[in-house]
Amino acid sequence: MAVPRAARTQRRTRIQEEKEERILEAALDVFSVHGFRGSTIDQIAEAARMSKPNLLYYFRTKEAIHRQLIDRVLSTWLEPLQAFDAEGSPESEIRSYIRRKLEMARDFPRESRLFANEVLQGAPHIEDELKGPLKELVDEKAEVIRAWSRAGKIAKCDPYHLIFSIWSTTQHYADFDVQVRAVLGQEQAGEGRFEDAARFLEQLYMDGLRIQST
Amino acid sequence: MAVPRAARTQRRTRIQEEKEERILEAALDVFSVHGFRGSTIDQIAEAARMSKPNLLYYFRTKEAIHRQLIDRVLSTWLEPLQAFDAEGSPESEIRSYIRRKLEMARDFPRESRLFANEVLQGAPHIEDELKGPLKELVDEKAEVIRAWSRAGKIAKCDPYHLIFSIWSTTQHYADFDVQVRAVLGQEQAGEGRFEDAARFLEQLYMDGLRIQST
DNA sequence: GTAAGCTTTTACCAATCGGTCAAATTATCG
DNA sequence: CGATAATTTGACCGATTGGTAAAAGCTTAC
Repeated sequence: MAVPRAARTQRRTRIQEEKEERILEAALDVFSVHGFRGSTIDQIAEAARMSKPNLLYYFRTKEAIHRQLIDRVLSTWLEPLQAFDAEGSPESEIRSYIRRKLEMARDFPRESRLFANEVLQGAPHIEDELKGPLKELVDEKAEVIRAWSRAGKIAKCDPYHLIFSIWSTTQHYADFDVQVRAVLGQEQAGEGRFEDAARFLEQLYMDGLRIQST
Repeated sequence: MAVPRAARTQRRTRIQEEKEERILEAALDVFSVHGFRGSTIDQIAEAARMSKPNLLYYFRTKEAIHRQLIDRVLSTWLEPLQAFDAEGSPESEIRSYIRRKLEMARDFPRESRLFANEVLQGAPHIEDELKGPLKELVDEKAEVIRAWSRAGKIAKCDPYHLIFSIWSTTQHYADFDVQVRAVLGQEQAGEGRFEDAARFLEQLYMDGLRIQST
């Protein structure tokens, strides 16, 4: 008899690695569009081009797939904020944070929607991550911003709401892509919209925070 | 034999009015949390405190409930943008638009999440509304903003991305409420967060658009 | 009151859901 | 090669899904 999951903790075959990758890739496709409850194992199995029992050989439950997906994507998702550096200048740090977040919205929209779906539906599976690692990271970076504020490098403002506003404006282009495209219309909805967004947002935050451009 | 839906088009009894209201109210609760696919008729029926067949007597299908809910909520949802007045001053119009949108995020979070869920999942049920009425309204208001820009009343900026950014920042407080609360922590997550947000956003947009406060 | 129509319920349906099982198949290693 | 372990499959399970049929219960207008 096969002992797949016990074996996997010790060493993973090429096949295991390959199939798990395919499953997670397919699951990202499905979960990011329909959310956890709206997605079915059959959908994921079909997207991964394998039978349902075969998929369940690698992941015991639907939740197991979802959890691993979340875990894997979360760290990538926080990277831009991690990179936010107290030593840098407010201008370059905020500019590049906006750019990075917009690039992620452009290049990894599924990851963005995966989280958006999860949070929107009450974050039943990632509450701990939000209250733990995420809060700590934001607290830390908020302190950096507050220091800039006090030093007169940027306008006085609530650092938390500043971070929220950058999150929401940038992720908007991934999460609400359909709406953005619909409103912009065929002509303006090309890839150039990310450049336009970057230009607008950088200007908004530079002037809004009264940061002198160098 | 009963002919409920035909009769309803002619005149609605007190009971019909009452029950349909209860169903839509319950459906808003359920759909706004789980999205269309993630919600079940049973859930809605239970929330509406009636049996499933009884619910299906008033709405033939799950989609019928969802559609009516969307239709009803959409106009309310667009009201703040409708109120955006070309004759007013940029300062008062943008200020009050932000306030109104934040008030809606605070007072009608379910409505916001209903749309967020729908759009996030590809807007399969409201594509027409987005490409039609919504786009037209935004086009119209974008022209107002562009005129202000040209007249030197506000900084030059892309009016579409300005509108997107106001949408995303304000709705963020409804759609990602769990995240906002988690990050702010127990102490700061009270109702005061909406006042803090309003203060931050008004400052950001006034300075970001170089609008002189009067 | 009573008859007509409106509302509600009980019982049910086929399809789909997440997941299991044992057997068949394939890969790996000596 | 042969044996052992890893992988894949088809058949199946009970629960839940969206939805129906028909009869019972209730309102309302005459």
